[in-house]
Amino acid sequence: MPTSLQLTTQQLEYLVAVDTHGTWAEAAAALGVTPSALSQGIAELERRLGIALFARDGRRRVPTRDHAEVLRYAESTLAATRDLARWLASRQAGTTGAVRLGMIDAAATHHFRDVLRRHRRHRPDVALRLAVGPSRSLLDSLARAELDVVVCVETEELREGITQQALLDDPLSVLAPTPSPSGTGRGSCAPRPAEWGPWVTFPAGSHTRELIADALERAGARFEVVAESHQPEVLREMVLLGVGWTVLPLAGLGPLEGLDVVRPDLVARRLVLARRAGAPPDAAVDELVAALLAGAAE
Amino acid sequence: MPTSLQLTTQQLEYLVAVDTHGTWAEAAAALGVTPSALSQGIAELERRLGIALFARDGRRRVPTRDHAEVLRYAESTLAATRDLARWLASRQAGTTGAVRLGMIDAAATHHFRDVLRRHRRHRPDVALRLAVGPSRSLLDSLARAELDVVVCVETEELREGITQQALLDDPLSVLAPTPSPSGTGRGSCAPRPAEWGPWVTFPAGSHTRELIADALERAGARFEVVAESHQPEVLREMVLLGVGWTVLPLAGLGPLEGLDVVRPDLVARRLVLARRAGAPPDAAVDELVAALLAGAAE
DNA sequence: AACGATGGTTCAGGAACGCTGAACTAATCT
DNA sequence: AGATTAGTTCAGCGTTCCTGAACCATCGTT
Repeated sequence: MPTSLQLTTQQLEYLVAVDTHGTWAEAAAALGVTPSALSQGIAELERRLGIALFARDGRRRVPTRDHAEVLRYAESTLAATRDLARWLASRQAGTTGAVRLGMIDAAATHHFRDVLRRHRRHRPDVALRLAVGPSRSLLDSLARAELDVVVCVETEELREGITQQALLDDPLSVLAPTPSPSGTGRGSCAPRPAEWGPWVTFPAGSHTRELIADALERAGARFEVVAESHQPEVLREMVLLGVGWTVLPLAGLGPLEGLDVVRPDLVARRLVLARRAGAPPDAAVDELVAALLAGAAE
Repeated sequence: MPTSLQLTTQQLEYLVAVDTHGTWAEAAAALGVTPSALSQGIAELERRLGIALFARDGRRRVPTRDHAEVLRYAESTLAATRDLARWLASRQAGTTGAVRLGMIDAAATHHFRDVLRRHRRHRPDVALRLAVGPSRSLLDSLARAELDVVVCVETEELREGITQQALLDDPLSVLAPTPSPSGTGRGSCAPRPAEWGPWVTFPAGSHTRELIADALERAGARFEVVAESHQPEVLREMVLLGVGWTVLPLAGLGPLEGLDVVRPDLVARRLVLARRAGAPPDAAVDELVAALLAGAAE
C-alpha cells in the first residue's frame, strides 16, 4: 500500500518560502530560482495534492483554508530533513561537528555564562554557535531545525515535536526608580500595588511579559505599558531615566543603585531546556546538554 | 538557507520497501517497478545523501551502520505523508471518512464491545475499520500511519511521535485446570507459587507476557512456558486440556467451569489509547476517541 | 565440476519533469 | 493614460527516472 503521493522536498521548500516571504518574486529570489519556476512548482504541487492551496485575489495569491494543514506538514518534514542533512554532514566530516545553541538573554549572560565558558575550554574542537533572543523566536528556530538546543522560558502549551526539561527557576522582582530624597510627596513606606507603575517591560508576545502581566494582575496592580524592549539592560536604563517601573531578574542585572526593589520575587519564571524530539543523536549536543543540566543543578 | 538535500517520497518508499521485504526483487515487485529501477533509485538516493546505505556481501546487499538513521527518517516522513494523503482524500470526498481502529483482543471483544456497537449505530455513515492484534504490531501499524487510533497495553518506553492516554486497568488472574475430584495427591488448599506452572501464555515479545513474567517472578513462581498463543480463548482451551496454567483477564473469558482461579488479580495491565502526535485533525476520529474515553470511565 | 537459477547491476533509449527566458495578462501606482 | 509590479503561460532544453535487455556474480544441484 504505497503512499501514492509523490512529493519532493523541493516542492515543500517552495511552499514554505512562499509563506515566509511577502511576495512570490521575493520567495523565488530567496530560493535562487525564477518566479516562473516557483509558479510552476506550486502549480505542480497543487496538482499532485489535488487541492488548491492559493486563491487569486487581484494579482496576489492568498492561501486557502487547506493551505495551513499542508504547510504544517511541509514545515515539519523540512525540519526533519534539515536534521538529516546536518547528521549526514557531521557523519561525513567525521568531526564532532558544531552545536547550535539558543538562549534567552539572562541565561547567556548570567545563569549559564560560566557553564558555556567551561564547556568551551573543555571542548575547544566543538564549534559552538550561540543565538540569543526571545523565547518565542528561539523555539521557532528550534522547530525549524535551525538550532539544536534552546534554553528559554517555560511555555504552557508545548509545541509539536519539542521536548522540554526544567533547568531552574529565575525569580523576577519589581523595580522602581529610587525616589528623590526631597520627596515627591510619596511616603517613605513601600507603595501599595495599586500605586505601582506605569511599566517598561518586554514586548507583547514575550513569554516573560505574559508571566509578569499575570503576576501583577494577581498582586492588584494595573499593567499599563509605556515602553518596551527585549533587552533587560535597556529596561533598566529606562527605569533609571524615570520612564517607568519594571519587573526583572535581579540576578546578573548589575549594580542596583538608583533602583528601588519594591517587591523581590514577585514571580518566578522557569527556565527550561528544549530540544527537538525527532532529532538524530549527536554526541556533541548531548555533552552540552549534560553540562547545562549540571550547571543548573549547582 | 535551503535544505540543499533534494529528496523524493519515492526514494524513501524504495528504502523502506527494501528494508521490509527480504529481497530487492520482491521489494521492487511490491512497488510495482522493475528491479532495475529500484537498484538505480537506491543508488541515486545514496548519491544524494553522500553515504553508502548498503554494502555488498556476495550477491546480497546488507545495510550499513548509517542505514538505520536514514531509515528512521524515511519511515517517519512517510508516515506523515500518508497522514497527509489521508487528510487530502477525506477533504476531497467531503465525507466524514473512515476511521481505522486497532484493538487488542480483550478490548475489542469485551471492554469496548458495547462502545463500538453504540458508536456504529450512532454514526452509521462513518466507515469503521477494526484491526485486532497484539499491542506491538498495532503500535507498529499506528506509527506507519496505517491506523488512526489504537487501544493496547501500556508500554513503558513510549515511541517517537506516539501519544498515550490511560483508559482502564485490566486485572489478570492465575488460572489452573480444576484438579480431578479423586485427588492427584495435591491438597485441597491453594498451592504455593513455587508449585505453579508450567505455563501457556502469549508469545515472546508480547507486552502482556512481559507483565506476566514480571509478576510471576515477583510472586515467587518459575516461568516455564510450554505453549504459546496470541488468543486468550486458545490459551483457555489449552488449560482445560491440561497443557499448563495461564494468566488471563477473567473479564470476558466466558464460563469458568473446569478452571481454578488460583490467584485473582495477580497483576493489572493498563489499557491505553494511543494516537499519532503529528496526525492532522479528523472529526470522525475525535468522536470515536471521545466515545472510548467515556466508555472507559463507565 | 558443470550448469541453471537467483539476486542484483549496467547500459541503452524514451517519457516525464523542472528550469530558464521571453512573451503575456492583470492589478496597482502616479 | 502610462509605467510598474505580480504572477502566469509557453517553448526549449537539460536532467531524472523508468523499462527492457544484456550482463555479472553467487549459490544449489545433480
